[in-house]
Amino acid sequence: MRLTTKGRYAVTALLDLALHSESGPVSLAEIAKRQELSLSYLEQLFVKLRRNKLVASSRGPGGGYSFDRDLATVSVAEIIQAVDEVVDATNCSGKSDCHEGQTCLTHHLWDDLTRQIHNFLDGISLADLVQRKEIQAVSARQRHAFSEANLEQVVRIAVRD
Amino acid sequence: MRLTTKGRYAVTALLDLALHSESGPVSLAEIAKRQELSLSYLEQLFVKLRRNKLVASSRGPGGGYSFDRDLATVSVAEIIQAVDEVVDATNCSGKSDCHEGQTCLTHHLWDDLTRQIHNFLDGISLADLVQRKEIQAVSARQRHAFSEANLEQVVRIAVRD
DNA sequence: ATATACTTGACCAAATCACTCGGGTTTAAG
DNA sequence: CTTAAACCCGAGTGATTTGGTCAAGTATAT
Repeated sequence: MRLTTKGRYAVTALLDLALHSESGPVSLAEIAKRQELSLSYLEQLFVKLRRNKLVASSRGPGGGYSFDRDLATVSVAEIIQAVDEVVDATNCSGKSDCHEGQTCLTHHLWDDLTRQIHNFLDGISLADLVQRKEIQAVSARQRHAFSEANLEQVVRIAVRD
Repeated sequence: MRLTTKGRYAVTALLDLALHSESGPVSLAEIAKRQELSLSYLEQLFVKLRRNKLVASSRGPGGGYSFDRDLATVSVAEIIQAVDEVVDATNCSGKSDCHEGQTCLTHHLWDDLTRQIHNFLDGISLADLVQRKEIQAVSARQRHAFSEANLEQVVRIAVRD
């Protein structure tokens, strides 16, 4: 069963991007600072996200990432799949060859669980998350901590290091 | 997110035990052979299962494991928890201190997912699994491969190695 | 020009996984 | 009362995965 920081970071980063994308592209340095994620690690994740057409990038000063698509069409399931391969609870990657080339005793159980998880994550879009009260509250708190004014300075210093 | 072979093996082994427990205790050697699991590994798992009062053991020749409780009261969630610690999709083990001591942007999402998974696995008991058509089919196939008659021999040879 | 920002690939330490090994101890059968 | 079946237990281990870092680019807005 694969659900690691890779998938979690990707969702967090894209949600941060969604919450700050009104005024043009957002740089990874900003996201890294706000969400306390490693910049180099984020870079790896965003390569995959871009290849999977979830985001578009623009280079050069003032560049960064922006969304390619409507937020309502981007599900959490798709994000995780983009960076993390498949969410699958079976031992055989769904191939049903878990016991001497045949289905093992509990294969159907794990298969059902996988479907359950996928349905849940597929039913939640970035647009949904942006609407959520709890998330708006957390975001507000983060805006307070990193007020728009000093964020640039913070990033500048961080990048210099 | 923790859902590894440990949890899967435990459920498979207990299901095998449930399917063969009419005639007294079942030895781990039998289960290991039938389900193609490592005996030493199973031993480790059953220590935990016994400590969590899911099974009872009887030592000596003719001994083995048997159920302590009604199969309808043993949920898959409990089995996994017994051997595998907690199934938890959050990064902070549910403690909500994922971002500088406070809730991270996506905490609620992973928390909901965890609840979702737990509810699903909690709603399925060993009694349910034993009833299932697909599982009965797999079990029948296994009985055919290891007919009751030659199983003893197979186990005897395996143990000798 | 030049600094900004994305792009890519190689590399790595620490942790975890899925076991094995080598010894026990208990107890029913012969 | 001996033997062997079965459980009991802790230490160790190779392979893999995780969660990154580092170095060296390329593209582009100013």
